[in-house]
Amino acid sequence: MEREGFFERTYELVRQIPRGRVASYGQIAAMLGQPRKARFVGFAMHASPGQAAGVPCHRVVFKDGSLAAGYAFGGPSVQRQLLEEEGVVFLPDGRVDMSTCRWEA
DNA sequence: CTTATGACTATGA
DNA sequence: TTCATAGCCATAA
Repeated sequence: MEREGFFERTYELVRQIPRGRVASYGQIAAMLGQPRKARFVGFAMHASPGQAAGVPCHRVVFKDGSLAAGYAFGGPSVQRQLLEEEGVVFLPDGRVDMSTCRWEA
């Protein structure tokens, strides 16, 4: 099914995100060739096997650097901690510095 | 066919 | 700058 292919592609792409780098849903969706499916990218993260399986969904954030509080795997606090561990810079607002940590294909 | 929902994004107040 | 609303695409009822 194409849907699984989309999911698999999303996982693989997220898996390629280097350490200390983050990407937005729309950015990943655009890399998949469908920038309008940013929501499905997020859904793929929701259905993702988890970072332990090789899918660092915590490196996927909003276009403005915000996190999906409420649906995160353990709360945005944990996500922020993980990202900081990898070297991602956080702004005083509690958002990721996309201007610097944005992943480049 | 119309309506509702969703880890989104862009625009306007 | 922050908050609210509309638009977008795919799937389900």
